[in-house]
Amino acid sequence: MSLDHILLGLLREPASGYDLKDAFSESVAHFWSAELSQIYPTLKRLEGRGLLRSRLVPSPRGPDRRVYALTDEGRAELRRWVRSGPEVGTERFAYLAQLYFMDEIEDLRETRAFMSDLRDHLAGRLSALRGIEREILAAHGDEPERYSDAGFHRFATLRMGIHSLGAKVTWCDVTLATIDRRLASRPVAATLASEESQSGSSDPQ
Amino acid sequence: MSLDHILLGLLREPASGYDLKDAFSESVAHFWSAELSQIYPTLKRLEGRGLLRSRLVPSPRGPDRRVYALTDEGRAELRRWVRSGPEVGTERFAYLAQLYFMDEIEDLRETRAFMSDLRDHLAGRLSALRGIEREILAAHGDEPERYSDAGFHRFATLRMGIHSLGAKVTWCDVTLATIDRRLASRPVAATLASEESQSGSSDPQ
DNA sequence: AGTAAGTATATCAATGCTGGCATAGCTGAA
DNA sequence: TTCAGCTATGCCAGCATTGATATACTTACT
Repeated sequence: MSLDHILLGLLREPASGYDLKDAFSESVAHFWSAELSQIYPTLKRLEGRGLLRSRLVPSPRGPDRRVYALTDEGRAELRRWVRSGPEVGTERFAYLAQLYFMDEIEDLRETRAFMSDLRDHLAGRLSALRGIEREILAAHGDEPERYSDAGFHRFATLRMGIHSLGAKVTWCDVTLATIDRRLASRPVAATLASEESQSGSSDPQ
Repeated sequence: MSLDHILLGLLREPASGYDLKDAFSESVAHFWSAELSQIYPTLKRLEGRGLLRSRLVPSPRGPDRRVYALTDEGRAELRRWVRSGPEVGTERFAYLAQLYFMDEIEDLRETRAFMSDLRDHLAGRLSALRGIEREILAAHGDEPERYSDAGFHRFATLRMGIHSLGAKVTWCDVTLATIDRRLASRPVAATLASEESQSGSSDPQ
């Protein structure tokens, strides 16, 4: 039910569904995302439960906007949620599943290419977050203990992304180095025979 | 569609739905999870698509087991998937959303308690993974470049969990330290007046 | 004999989420 | 003028995921 609560949080400032889509990209993108086709029905449901209230507002460009605002019940529910203790669901990494089963492909150079792609992708995301961090530090100083409450909480979530992505990039590098050592010890495309002679002695399964 | 492919991967050894539930806990739990009520219909669908084949096998204890095995098409699909490049979906962290909106609660001591809970939880998961790592190192040596292909790939995914969780625990510690400095500079329950006098000058929003 | 616990498959309702599609107005460039 | 692109809401099919529930057989303890 997290999307419900994220919408309640974002709606501390009144906004339309369309606005909220943009709010996702700008503020919470590094820990949540949602499509318009999910946002609209969720807003409707939250209004049905009395947590939001909406009104139609004529738009300067385009059709009327349905602008949602938090009700007292909505604010109470948001406060209840943030106080209910950390929600730690199962993390899901499809790319780890791919890597896990990649022993199916006999050629380790494919694993290498995979890890290299992954490294590039993660490093790109990391440098985007670091860019946002630089902007915040430039605008508000490098002492987050002095930020406003909202600023401090936002900065903290950003730092989690940076820590986590940094560790993943490091992991890619370590793994790539290990792969290169493996490749060096069986230089060319290994024959089936040499594969089997190596796997007998040290199989961690 | 990742669950489809994870089941294909696990079914390189024939197994029943019930077996697969256990296989999840034992091998891929740190990057994916699934309930029986999701596994059964997915297996049926994969059989319908010709990627799996099943047969009923009498069980020594309990009712008959429907044991699934990979078909040639299933194996081809698995290989296609692992080669299709890293699938990097949006990561979702409900607890970061809670933290992001926790400025709604005026008392930073609640944020502190939240982060402390989170730290405990993550540290627990980390030490579980480190335990598995120790077992592997003890059984197969500390040179993963010498492991079998399957062992190497499995070890790599485990290491990613350890890197990532380690970074998150560090982030919790850094954030807790920053919170303590914030609390030290406004020692007791801050009045509304002092809250407002601090937030005007350095609001990163 | 009864009952708890484990093995095993299966269905249902409810919600989550994506991608495609429809509708419709407005703006600016070719 | 036409067409692309943006603003804006909304529906739908289909799959993902969870939690609850039903059925039924076996073993082991009471």
